[in-house]
This record gives sequence, C-alpha cells and structure tokens, in this order.
Amino acid sequence: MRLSHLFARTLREDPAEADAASHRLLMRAAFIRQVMAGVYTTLPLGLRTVRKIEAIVREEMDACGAQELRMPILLPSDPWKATGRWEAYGDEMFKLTDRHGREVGLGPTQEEVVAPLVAGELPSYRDLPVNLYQIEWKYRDERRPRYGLLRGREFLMKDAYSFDVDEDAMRRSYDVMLQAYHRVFARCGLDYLVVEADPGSIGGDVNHEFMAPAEIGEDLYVTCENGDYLADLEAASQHLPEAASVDEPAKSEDVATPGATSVAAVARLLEVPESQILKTMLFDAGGQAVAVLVPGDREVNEKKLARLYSPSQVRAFDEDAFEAHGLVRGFVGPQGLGQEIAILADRLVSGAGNWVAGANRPDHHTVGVNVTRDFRVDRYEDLVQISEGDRCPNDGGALRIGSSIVVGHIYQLGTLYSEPLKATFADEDGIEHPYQMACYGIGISRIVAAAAEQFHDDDGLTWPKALAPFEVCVVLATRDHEPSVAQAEAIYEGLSERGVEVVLDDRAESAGVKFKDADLIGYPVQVVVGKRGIEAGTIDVKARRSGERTTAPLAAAVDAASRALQAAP
RNA sequence: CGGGACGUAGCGCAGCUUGGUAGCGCGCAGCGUUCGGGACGCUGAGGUCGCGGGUUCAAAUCCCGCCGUCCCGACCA
Repeated sequence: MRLSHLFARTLREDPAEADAASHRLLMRAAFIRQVMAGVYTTLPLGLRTVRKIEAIVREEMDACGAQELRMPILLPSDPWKATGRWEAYGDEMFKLTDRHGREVGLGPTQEEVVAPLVAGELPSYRDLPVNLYQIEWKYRDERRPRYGLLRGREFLMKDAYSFDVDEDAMRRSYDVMLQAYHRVFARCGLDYLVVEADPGSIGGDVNHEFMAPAEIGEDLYVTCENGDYLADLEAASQHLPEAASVDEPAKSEDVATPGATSVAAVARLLEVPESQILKTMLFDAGGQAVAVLVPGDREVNEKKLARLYSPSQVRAFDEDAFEAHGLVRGFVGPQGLGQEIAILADRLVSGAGNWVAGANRPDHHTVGVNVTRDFRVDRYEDLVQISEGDRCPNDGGALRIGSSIVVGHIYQLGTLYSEPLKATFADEDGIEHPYQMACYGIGISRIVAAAAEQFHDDDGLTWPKALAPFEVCVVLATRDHEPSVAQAEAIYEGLSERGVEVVLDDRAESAGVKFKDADLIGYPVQVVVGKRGIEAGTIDVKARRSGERTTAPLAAAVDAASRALQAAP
C-alpha cells in the first residue's frame, strides 16, 4: 500500500468531542470517524486492525472446534419474550416495528436465535457437543455511550455458544474456550487478567471476565500487593481485621444534628471519625424491606447484596418507601426497626460498638448505640465494597484496586435459555432434555480501543505488531532526490516479497509531516530513506514502541527492517 | 433519567457581556522557494453562525422552545 492512495487523513489537533486517549488517537490517526453518539465509521486503517483481531479470534475458535456461522441482526421479538429478555433488556434493546406492525429488535446478543436454531438441527444426544460462533455487529442502546469505541451503541463482537448433554460436558466445553481465550488475548499483545466476576443480567453460575488494565476502564478489580489474590471488585472479599477491644457500652442518648443527613456532615458536627458512624442503608429486595448496616466510612456493595436475594431485584429505597415505613431519610438508625424489615450487617460491624446512628426522627442522631442492647442484627454478611488497603483474604497483604476494560466475558448458562426456549435434545432413552449451554463473548472493536489505551505515548499509538494496521512504514524523507525514491521503492518491494505488511509513505509531504504521521499511526517499525543516508549508503530503522533507532547499510535494509520487526513487541 | 458544558468554514477556536459589513490558526487550490521531525512567501476558494419562533429599524450576539455532542452521576455484557 502506498500512503498517497490510502484513504487516511490524519488530524493535527485533538477532536473536540474526544476525551479518552484511545478515542482521541483513533480519530487523529484516521482509524475511525464519528457518525453519531456511540456509532462510528471504521476507516481503512481501523478496519485492518479489526481484521487482524478477527483473524486471531477465528484461528483460535476454529482450532478448538468451534464453527463459524452468521446470524441475523434483525430479530423477531417472540423468542425474546419467551426468555423474558424483551422486557428485561428494556430500553437498552433497540426495538422497532415493521410495516405489518410486528415488533422486531436489533440483536444485543444472540442466545434467542442460536438455541432454537440448534434445537431444529441437532435433536439427538448423538449430535452433541457443538460450539457455534459468529463475528457480527451488536446493538445496545446504552444510556450513556462514551469514550469512543469503548462503549458504543454499535460494536463488533465475537459471540460463541456451546451446547452439551450435561453439566460436566458443558464445563469441559467451557474450559476449552477458557484456554482459547487466553491464547487470543496473549496473541493480541494485550496486558490482561482473568477474574471470576458477577454474572450480571445474562445470568448463570460460573463466569470469567478477561480484563485489560487501563486507567480509563470502568470495571474495577482487586489484587494483593503480594500477587496472590485477584478478583472482580463486585466479588472481592477481605481478611477481617482483629476485633478491636470494645469500650464499655456507653449510655445511649440522642443529640441534635440539624441538617446533617450525610455521614461526613455528622462526623464533622459531632467530631467523631466516620468509621464510628453506623450507616443504615435501606433496600427493597423483591418486596422485602432490608436494612444494611455498614461502618460510615464504607460503601455497600449492591452486587453482593443482590446475590443474597437473587433472582429478586434489589433496589435502593425511594422517597415513597421511606415514607411507607415511617423512616426519616438521612436520620435512619437500626434501633427499634420492626420485624418486617430484615436487618443485615456487614461482618465489620460485629467488631465494634458505641456507634453513632440515626435517631429515626428528623435532625437527631443517637450516640452510644450497641448491638443487642439497642438493636438487633438478623444476619452478618460480607456486604462492604473493598477499599484500597484492606487485607488480602489469603495472606493479609494490602489490597489494591485497579481499573480495566472488559474485553471478554464467558458464562456457564446451564439451561437458563434452553429451558424457556424449549430447546431440547433426546437422550439414549428418548427423553427430552434442555441443552446445557455456555456463551462466550469477545469485544472485537473494544479490543481496538483497549489496545490503544494500553499502547500509546505523547506522539501517538504504539501498537503491538499483531494489531498494527501495517507492520512497517517506509518513510521517504525527501521528494526530489531520485536515488532515494528508487531505494525506498526497492525496500518497499523487498519487504512486500518477504510477506511483511508494509506501507510506503510516498506522499508529497515534508519529511516532518511523514515522521509525525508514522508516529501517530503507530507502525511498529519505521524505515527512513533520505538523501542524507542514501548518499552515505545507509538507511535508518526506528522501533516505534522502544524508540530505538539504528542505522544499517543500504544493502541490508530489508534484513534490518525484518530484524527490527522480529524484535518488536 | 438527574447535574454541567458546548454547538460559528473540513478541523481547532475567537467574536456574544454592551445588537450595527463574520474573523483567526490549521487544512484546501494556484504560483514560487524549501526538502531528515507537523517549512516559507504571495494569491485565492470556502460559512443558511445547530434548527424553529419571538423582541428590534437591525440578531452569531437578547428571550423562548427544540435538536445535537461531550463530561459527571445513576445504570450496564
């Protein structure tokens, strides 16, 4: 490819709407252009990177026996109503009406298509297992699309679905894919982690998230400073601190705290540490009122709470709920709460006493509050969000919180979808059973953004060679010097013949522009051919990521470039 | 959905407070010079000032409504 012919106009300045590094640089380097919020055109350079990721994914999927097919994006609503997801997905699913007034949707994921398909084709246990995958655009009407390709309303995803006769077989299929996923992300050159995570709305039991650590990432994970613990923040637990020696229970009495509805305000007013305040959070769990007690310097992890009450939905009390229970928002304490409200406390609460809690009347708190004497706890559970510095459950080391981008997520679904969809096979005795399913997603377009987040510097992108749109750029750093032009052409041809993905910057631009563009686009290796070098019989090779520059004899130019590429990450 | 900001040439922005001929930089076109880290000079093209309504002799500028984009929050494979 010659840059003079490539549809790729770089931007000198950061686009106003781009904030995230990946968004900014993918725009500037002419990989993508925005069409509307969360929807992008993929330009030729961007598409080459996408195709490389697709190729890696295809190879690994095919190698572990999965078969590629293509399912529609435009979907009938009926199967979605059968699984309850037409409602559950809500406004996040794009829904439209065809000319006959029938409801149809754009696919956010494809269980509802693949399960009936397999049921129609593979009616017998003899036909199983099978694993089907596709690489196709997905549609989700995100409440807030953001950060360019990181959270779009349209995104490219590899989704796979395995079908097995029983749970053991399903777990075997799952493990094969788990290993394939490791190979995919390793081959992409990404820094990544695997953690067991919260199942979210897809449901199912076991699931693993593949996370690419990046500052901008929205998914938090927890590690131990000693490297022996790794978990999704939503699932992380901690080693409980030694129970502090509790002072003699003090006399409990009400104090006026006008307007102090927040932990911070109460702490300031009464001059006590936030950790001494007993925070009482109220939730509705499928009609059951639940009070959750945590120390004031802690947050409730709603996902942990939700798991205790699954499948009921857990949501924070709204104004009406406070009123219905006669509670004063901002001044709630556990003292005297009726049996109709379940009282859950985090395990941290058991180790301390003489709390400051809401007095259940406006503008008052109660000090010297102690469990049993002043309030009851129905259950102690692990309910707090882990914070930086908490103790590792394995060795007590300090826990650290990191942010990451989820680039892959795999789930053991069991019969969650096959059952409502009546997707069944006959066993040896002719008895019908729902398939044991598992599903496996990789965000292809998200990997582009995640890699850009992980691999860039002040000058632009620094792709791993597995993902770069081209491996080598031959920069012709002169316009009129005929011998240089001829040598650049020769090196370009020589690299092409060796199968290197090479681009020749033969544009009528100044050398400075070409250098800046080469850095911005992030080819792993640059070969600089100019008058100065050619007259001395040399060319220069620059490794983009390391910045290392070497000068090589002109006769060995192709070898030098190949070596630099070999050495590049 | 709640809070905030922004919308003026392909891109980045000024002008708006205090209404009166629509500007700057980059990019683009032509000519010349230059030619290894976003070159220089001269000439030139390019804008319903997001859309609709209102106030006014006069609106990019003031008022009302709508649309769009981004950021924070809530939510989320």
